Amino acid sequence: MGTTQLESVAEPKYWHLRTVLTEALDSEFAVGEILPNERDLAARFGVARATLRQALEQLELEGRLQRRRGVGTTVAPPRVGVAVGTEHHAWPGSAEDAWQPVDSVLAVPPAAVAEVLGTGPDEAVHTVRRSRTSQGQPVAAELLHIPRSSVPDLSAIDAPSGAARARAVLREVQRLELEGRENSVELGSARADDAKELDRLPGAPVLVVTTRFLSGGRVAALSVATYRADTCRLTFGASGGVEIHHGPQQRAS
Amino acid sequence: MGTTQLESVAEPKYWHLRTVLTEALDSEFAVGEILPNERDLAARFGVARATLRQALEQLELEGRLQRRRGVGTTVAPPRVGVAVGTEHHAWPGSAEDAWQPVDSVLAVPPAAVAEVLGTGPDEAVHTVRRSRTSQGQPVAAELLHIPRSSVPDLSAIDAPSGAARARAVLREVQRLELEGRENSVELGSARADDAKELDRLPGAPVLVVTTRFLSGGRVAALSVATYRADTCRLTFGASGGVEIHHGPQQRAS
DNA sequence: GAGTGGTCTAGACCACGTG
DNA sequence: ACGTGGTCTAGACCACTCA
Repeated sequence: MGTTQLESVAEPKYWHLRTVLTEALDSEFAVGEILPNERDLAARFGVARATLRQALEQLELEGRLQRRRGVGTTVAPPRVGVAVGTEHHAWPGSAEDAWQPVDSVLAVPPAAVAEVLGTGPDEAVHTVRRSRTSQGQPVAAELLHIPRSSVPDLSAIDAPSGAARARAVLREVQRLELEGRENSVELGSARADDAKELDRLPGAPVLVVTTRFLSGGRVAALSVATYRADTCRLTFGASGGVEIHHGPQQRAS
Repeated sequence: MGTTQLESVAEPKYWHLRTVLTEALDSEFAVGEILPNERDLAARFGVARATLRQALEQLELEGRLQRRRGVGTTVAPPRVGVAVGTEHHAWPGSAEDAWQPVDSVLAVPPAAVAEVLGTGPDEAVHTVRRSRTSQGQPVAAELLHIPRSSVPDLSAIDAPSGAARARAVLREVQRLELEGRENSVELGSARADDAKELDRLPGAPVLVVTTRFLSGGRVAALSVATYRADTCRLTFGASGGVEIHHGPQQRAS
């Protein structure tokens, strides 16, 4: 024996709580059901509220719970699958699924964006704001950066801003030949403006999808889209030519 | 005046702290540098340690900081780009980049996995464990589930387990014709075993990449890979036929 | 053993949604 | 007005790393 190892080697309370609650959610609760409030739950499990909250936080991160201030904690539905890089094999705005243009302005992008686009550090680019909903809920907010050189014919445009201008910019960009796209996904936290659009608090976890649109051997546009990490599962199309049907979203409980 | 609105409408302290620290990291700290300890930092900013920790947690989530118990908090390097769905346009184990087979056992998978594979609820499948490192650091742990029906000729195998057996299974699966793959990405938290392999604490945020391998009109294998969310940026190949060279990973600071 | 981050407590007050 | 989750405090102790 020597090191007699107890089964749990001092598992943190919040982690054990998470496990217990997960099992309870699987077996005893229906989607949408309201849980007891945090103070009651904490008392029931004999822990401080902060500890209970740590467990709930985990479960919300995993998409099992949804918490809303002033309302309560409810059991979340399974994550919704959101297609990325498939719905528009072409330029943004083409077949026009998913994304809703909000507005467009001419602005100097962050340094990181400018570097990818190859524009000068003080050079303004078209910045199209779009939003995406799924099943009535907002799931993503996007900033689409397009250098002026990508849309040279966009000079005499009537709308100074707003959705009309956004659509005009998207219309112009479609005239370019799209050679390819590159996606990357990373974890981030929602900034204040994104958070508001996604109906979350600042700092909420988001999946940041960065897409480079390639045309003429260079990056003709750059999209930075932030998806709600708690409610979304991003799906990427098959890399082969075969498209597969696999029924509605399901998840074994 | 009526509702005289101050500029910050009561921004939470931890969020403001996060902003201040972000700027400090951008301008005054080098990668790898050690920050003052949490108690000192909290005192310096005039907040409780818990509040300071909330800000640090955010920054760690965003990949800006790295915290290690007993050691300290250091400035993290930029996230490393990790190719997904490109390094093996073929079956796992083919060109053999990235993934290291660890072992393989015959076990009954979780219900959710069984459902996708179309196997019975008590049917055992080959479960290959693999790990992936990048720049000397572990970045991902994978469980590759392969129904016995996908590798029918794998009966008289010598190795009962271990890396040798894992390689044998991967060798067999390559004989199938790969028709396509489907990836999905979602946020999760590391379970105890994954956490240990990734050198993180249980509950650490991870990006869960689920890949369906399609052959013969059905799912011939299912991979569930968990990537460290703090250190990884997942990259997906261009969906067009064009492959683009874009130099080594870079990010504007 | 000294110093670090990780966990936990028992309170308090605030912001928000709903009746 | 009330009940909810969100923020914040000032402590305590634990687990880990390293000299």
